Amino acid sequence: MEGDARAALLRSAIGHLAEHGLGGATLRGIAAAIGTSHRMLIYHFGSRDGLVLAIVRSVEEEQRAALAELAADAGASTAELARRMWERVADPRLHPHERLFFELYGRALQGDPGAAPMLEWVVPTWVDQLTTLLVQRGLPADQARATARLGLATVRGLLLDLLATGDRAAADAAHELFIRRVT
Amino acid sequence: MEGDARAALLRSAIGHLAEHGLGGATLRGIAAAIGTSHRMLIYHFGSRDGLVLAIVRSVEEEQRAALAELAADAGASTAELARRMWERVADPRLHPHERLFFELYGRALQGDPGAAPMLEWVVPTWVDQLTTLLVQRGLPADQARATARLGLATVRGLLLDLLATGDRAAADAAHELFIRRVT
DNA sequence: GACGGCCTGTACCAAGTGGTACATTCCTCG
DNA sequence: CGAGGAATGTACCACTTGGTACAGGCCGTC
Repeated sequence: MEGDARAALLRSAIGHLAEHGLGGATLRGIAAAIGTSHRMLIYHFGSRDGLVLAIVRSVEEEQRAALAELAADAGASTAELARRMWERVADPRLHPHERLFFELYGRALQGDPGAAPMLEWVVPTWVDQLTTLLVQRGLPADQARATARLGLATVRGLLLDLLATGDRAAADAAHELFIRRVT
Repeated sequence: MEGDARAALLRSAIGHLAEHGLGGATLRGIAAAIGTSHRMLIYHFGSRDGLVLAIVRSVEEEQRAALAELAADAGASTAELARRMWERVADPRLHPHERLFFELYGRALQGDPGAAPMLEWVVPTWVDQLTTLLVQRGLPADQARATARLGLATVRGLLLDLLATGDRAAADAAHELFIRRVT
């Protein structure tokens, strides 16, 4: 296999950075934490930005997989779909990854060379896919698109809330209100 | 006046960091960009984290002011209120500040010592204030709270979308949909 | 066994980094 | 004027950073 060691390294690095933040992390710090040397990170990822880029790519793949899984629920109603999406995303086990996601998002918005590429897919991938799902459920195309965009924004906004406050009940209530009003 | 030079320095620093990102910024880099020496930043803010903390505090004040201004529109309907809030926030002139806000938010979620304190106010300040406004407009307390939370999340989520895509029309449409369905 | 990819450890480097010590200027108040 | 504190400049420091050079180790193929 080709990128075997590399893939394992990447997974470990993401695991560590999800818990400790990419912020002030140094190659040496990361390497020590995951049991390798900073030399290896440079070897496999070329540079620090290369590592960040690899992480961003991995996050993208993860999201694409989640999206595909969502699409597989062909029989579910719109409300069920929304509820399932929220439940998945509100799961505390995913919080570290999500924190990392938002940290990357923030850096991407500021032009960080490693993170910036994600701006091209963070929104459209989801909006396109959700739009398709909504059209399948009978919504006219333009309304489906606006609804998809609104739903994505809501989930992300509420997740931001949840990650900051930890108040799951409140976030759930707000999301339930969204489902009742919008779907 | 006491913190006169300090306040001016802080304003300049925020202006610069909003455009260039706090990410890889160094004290020397910031200082050079705003026409001072890194020595001065240390003098006035104690340390790099002290500077970040001062920025976070300043962002908090800004948001409190915006919130107060919103509350001043006592006569407006809920829909008008929501529309006004979105229009203010979607103004491109605020985008640099907002990018900085989200970068700080992301770092705060990861435990950055300078940014972390903002987690205590990013959500509750707004939710409390918006809840009050909604109660004034006749909503029962618990429903007002959920609606406030949902509205805040929506605005932030859509802003995240807008900052990433730049697609103002799409974001506007989604927000308009929100207003029709939720208010 | 010799070769040739991959992978990895050691040692090193120049270029910064945040932070400090000390001297100096500036401004205000008596 | 003169004293004294706030503000600023210069020079420095120890340390860390990302990145590189080089020498090997491992391991399957001929």
